Amino acid sequence: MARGKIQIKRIENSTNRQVTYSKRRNGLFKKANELTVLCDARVSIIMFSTSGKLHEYISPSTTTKQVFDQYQKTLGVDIWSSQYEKMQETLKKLKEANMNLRREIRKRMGECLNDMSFEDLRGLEQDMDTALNVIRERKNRVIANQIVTSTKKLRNVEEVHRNLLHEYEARARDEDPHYGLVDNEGDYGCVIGYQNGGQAPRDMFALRLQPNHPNLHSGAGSDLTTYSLLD
Amino acid sequence: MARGKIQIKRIENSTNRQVTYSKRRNGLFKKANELTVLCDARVSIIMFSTSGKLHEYISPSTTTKQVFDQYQKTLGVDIWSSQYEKMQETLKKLKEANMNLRREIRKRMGECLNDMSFEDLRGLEQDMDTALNVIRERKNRVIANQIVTSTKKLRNVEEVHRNLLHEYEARARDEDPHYGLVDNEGDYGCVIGYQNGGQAPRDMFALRLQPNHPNLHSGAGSDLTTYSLLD
DNA sequence: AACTATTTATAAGA
DNA sequence: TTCTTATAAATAGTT
Repeated sequence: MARGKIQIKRIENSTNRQVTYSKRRNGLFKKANELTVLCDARVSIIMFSTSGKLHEYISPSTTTKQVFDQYQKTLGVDIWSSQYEKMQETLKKLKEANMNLRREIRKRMGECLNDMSFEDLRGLEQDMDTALNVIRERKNRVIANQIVTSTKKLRNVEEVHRNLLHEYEARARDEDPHYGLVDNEGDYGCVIGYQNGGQAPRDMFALRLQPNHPNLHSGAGSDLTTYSLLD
Repeated sequence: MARGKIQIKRIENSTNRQVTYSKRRNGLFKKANELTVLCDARVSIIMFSTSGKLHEYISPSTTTKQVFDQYQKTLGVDIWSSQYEKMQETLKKLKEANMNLRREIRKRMGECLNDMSFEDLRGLEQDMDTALNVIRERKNRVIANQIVTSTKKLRNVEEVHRNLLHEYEARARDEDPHYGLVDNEGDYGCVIGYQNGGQAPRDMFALRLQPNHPNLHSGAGSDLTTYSLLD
């Protein structure tokens, strides 16, 4: 528009094109800003150069997001609807599935039975009866395995104790034969250290059955196969 | 910019403002288009007038959605991320809740019991035992109410039948006293029309207990209160 | 919407 | 890139 008229067609010289892009971009943004001020309008300009570089003008009073949102709102249809809709659909389905699951659980807890027919109720009853038997069996197996585990541990301790006792007696005999007939009432200062070998197993077993014993507690959460290995 | 310089500030005269908006908008779009052609660029202009009217320019080679998408991509962060993230968060939570609900149900069906402690199993067993009793009770009440309903209906039918019979006998007596002693074995062509008054009730009751009888079926789905009204 | 005096934008050159 | 400047284009005020 100066020093000679130009044709409005692609500028082939790359440098020229770049320069013109820069100059005209400034001009465009200036005009946009004047329009914003003079006419109290909101303008959003987004442009990409050939090389993919982004330049943006947005009226001071607003944001690009606001303009986008209002653009969609004005056009009536969300141009991102396909992406959004999919998500919304999934969300809806999940909520529904969730609700059904909750209702199922409530039924199995004896609530919300009003809308069930006799046949449904009978089916549910049989289902739950079967499940209850499975649970009872499982419960019994778990407690039985706990007892077995405890007994095993106890036997190990007993054996350790007996071995220590024998060793002690053997040594006592070697050092001083007169002490060979000493009975079991002494405190041997052994690691476990209970008072009399005969009573200890049952005492210890009782102790081990206390629910706040750490070993037992962690044992309760493990799988059956773990216990099986002990047998 | 002609016939006198103007200050770049809001045009107070509404008509002038409107005219200027229109003129400059055209100018802006023309410049945008020149830029598009000359520099091989992509330009999107969206503008709203004071009155909220939307005007848009988009380079011929592209679409507004493409520009928006590339805008987001170029900026690296999705400007709708907050909404998107919220949705995604909700989705995740729902999925998790769903999984937990399913596991809960599976436990109540006697599956997936391996990771449960003795205490948990005992709690579940008691829960289910209680629920099972509630369900049994409910089942029994439903069937009891069905029986009551059937009995009521039966009695009504019996009464109608008796009344018809009396009426018939009365009429027979009136018309011809010799027929007054006729017994109940005749077919009276009554609406219900079973053969002998004494046996019919139990037969009918048995018939009514067939699960494919329409009345009974609809009755099974209704609430207890419905039955209560019949007592 | 058309006109036009003037301002503004800008192409080409430095 | 930026500055300069001759000239094209845009447009404010008017008709």
